[in-house]
Amino acid sequence: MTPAAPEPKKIPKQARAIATCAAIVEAAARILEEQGPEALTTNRIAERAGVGIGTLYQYFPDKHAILVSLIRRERGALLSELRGIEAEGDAALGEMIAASIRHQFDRPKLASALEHIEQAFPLGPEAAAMAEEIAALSSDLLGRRFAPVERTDLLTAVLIARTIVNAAGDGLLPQDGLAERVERAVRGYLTNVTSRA
Amino acid sequence: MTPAAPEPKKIPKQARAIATCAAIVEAAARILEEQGPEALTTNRIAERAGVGIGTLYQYFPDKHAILVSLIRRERGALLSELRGIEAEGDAALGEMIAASIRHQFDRPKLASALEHIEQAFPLGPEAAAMAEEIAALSSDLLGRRFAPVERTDLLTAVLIARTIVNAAGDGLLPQDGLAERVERAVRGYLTNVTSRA
DNA sequence: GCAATATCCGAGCAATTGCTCGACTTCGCT
DNA sequence: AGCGAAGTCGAGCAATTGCTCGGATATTGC
Repeated sequence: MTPAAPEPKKIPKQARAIATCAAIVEAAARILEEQGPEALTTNRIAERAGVGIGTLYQYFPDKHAILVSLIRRERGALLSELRGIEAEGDAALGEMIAASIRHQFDRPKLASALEHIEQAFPLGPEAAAMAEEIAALSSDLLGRRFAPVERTDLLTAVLIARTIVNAAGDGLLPQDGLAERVERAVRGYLTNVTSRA
Repeated sequence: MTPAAPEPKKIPKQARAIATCAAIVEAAARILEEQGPEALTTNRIAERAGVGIGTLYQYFPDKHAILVSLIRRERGALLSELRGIEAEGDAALGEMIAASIRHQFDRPKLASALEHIEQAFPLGPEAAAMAEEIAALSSDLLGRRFAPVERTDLLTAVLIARTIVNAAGDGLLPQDGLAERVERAVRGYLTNVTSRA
């Protein structure tokens, strides 16, 4: 019975426990940033968090869940920022791009690692759902600006934007003029979309 | 001494051994395609290749080297095709895109897995060098078509193209009209590059 | 102060990993 | 047929992995 706790095996009730939980997630993030996904072992996470391995398993059913929790933390931040922009009224392409860039460069290595780790082993429905929601929100915002464009093209544009930002975060592209570069790519793609065929 | 054999620990001399070597690399490819990078263990590779684990280590100094060998095989194919196009004379944007697409869709899962695996643990200088050469060749070809464009913008365009092709290979984007979509994105980005400021 | 509850701990287990090594088989040759 | 070199093999080792469990420690409500 108890089919499978969705995530934190046990919800912390004291402030200390909440901090412990956060420390574990943050430790995972740091290891990912500094040593890559290969080094992300449960023992190492616990050690880095300054916590016993047993404590870790008190709150997370398995290693997997820590990653999901981290992804939720990161994506959640971007998501709520995007929602704020959406609520602001009319579509602000520039603001959207700026938010994505800000999020990416806040912790570039982490953002990139998280992006890539998901395709290695699909991280469960929730992480995917958040990614989809970000994409949906972005393409909605985009759709208002560029009138009658197919959904697929909007998603492509979002993909292009994300890729350029990621590449800059990885250091493959210079980061000066990044926003302009992204905007140019998106505009270039979406503007030519109706003029063909 | 013997600082470190660059790759195959020992070069095979009989036809049988060459086949064994190839079988090992191909087994690694298949596992990557069907079960992802997590499942890629040396024992599993040997089993899948129908070969004893000892045999595997006769030709590859470590697990790492198998991956490098596989990457060389895959990237080498694309690279020589691109070089052929370059030699053909004037720049053929369409052909270049077509070649990349063909290569990607030949074994979509594999191409995508290989792309992502490299950022997990940097796979040595050779693999990186081949990636760079592909990028360089592509952007050269592109540079001829689109006259006075900065190198960074050419690289960005190549990145955009590769991303769209990869996304389609992963099933995130439909593959009908892929070539047009890629061409539109590249053209859209590079055309607007000079018209601004 | 004290019990009940919440939190933390880390030795250690079962499983898996990358890899070694010495014994066996097949090949190419005369 | 016979011999050395090339090739193959898989039991098993040292290390590491994800994770459990029973007991120690801290915090709370009284």
